[in-house]
Amino acid sequence: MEAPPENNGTLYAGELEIRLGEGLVLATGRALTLSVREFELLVAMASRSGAIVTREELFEAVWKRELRPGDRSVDVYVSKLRTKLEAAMPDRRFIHTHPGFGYRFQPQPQPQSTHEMLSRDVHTQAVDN
Amino acid sequence: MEAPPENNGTLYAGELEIRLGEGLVLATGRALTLSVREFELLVAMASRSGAIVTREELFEAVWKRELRPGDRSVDVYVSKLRTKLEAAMPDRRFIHTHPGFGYRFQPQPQPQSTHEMLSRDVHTQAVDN
DNA sequence: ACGATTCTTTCACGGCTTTTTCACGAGCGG
DNA sequence: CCGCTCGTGAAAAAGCCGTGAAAGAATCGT
Repeated sequence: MEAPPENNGTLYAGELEIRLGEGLVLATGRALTLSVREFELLVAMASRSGAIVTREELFEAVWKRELRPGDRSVDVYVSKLRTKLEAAMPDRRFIHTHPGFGYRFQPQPQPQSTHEMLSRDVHTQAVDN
Repeated sequence: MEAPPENNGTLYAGELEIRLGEGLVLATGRALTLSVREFELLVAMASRSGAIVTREELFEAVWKRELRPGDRSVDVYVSKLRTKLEAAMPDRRFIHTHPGFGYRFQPQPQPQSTHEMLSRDVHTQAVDN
């Protein structure tokens, strides 16, 4: 209805290049090895960049069925994805957790600044962009 | 013809952008991380912007049950909300206290110079706008 | 077809956050 | 001074998440 890019096309997010057609992800030029689930989860998140997306929505986008209560699949794969993204780009943060709501994908503009106050960042708790 | 029920939409209040559907709040473009209660309290107040709202009404809007006498939950969360809003937008004031009545949400027109108008303003006692 | 390897699913244990509740103290008015 | 309203730190209770690991499925190379 509005977005054709699903079989070929490329998403860019920060230093990430996501080639939809071939399941290829380049981080700073280097190819990442993602599994099918990891790749599709990344696509689901990256294509909604900036928005908080619920686990239900992510699960349905990737697994194509309804999320059953208690199912932690999304969390597990978010964890796997983070591990690989961080391994490839150590100081970047892409996936932010919004406790009680879901996850938000957003490549941060700059690695760090000494902002403070409500900012703890255990693993990438969302605070600012 | 165009409007889904009520889960979607965006509230604007001063420099605040409140995306109802996704629990996301942007302050001057940057995403805030609010807890579920904080977010819903903000929505309850912002959607009644300009009006004085009683604790009873706020409590029922957010907690969905009746406020028991002596329950300070609303006060506690107003405090938390203020802290985060101020951290994000230092010279803005959104939540005004009307002793004996309740709270009023209203983004002030202009920040103006630094503090030290002439009225005691412990934290935002309602005086004028 | 078969064994090896990788991917998916599921479970469970902390650890961290959020929510709730309590309490003390400041400001105001009588 | 007394009583009431509020702001807010902090402790307790409840809930949410990150993640290692085990067990099943699917895939790959030969």
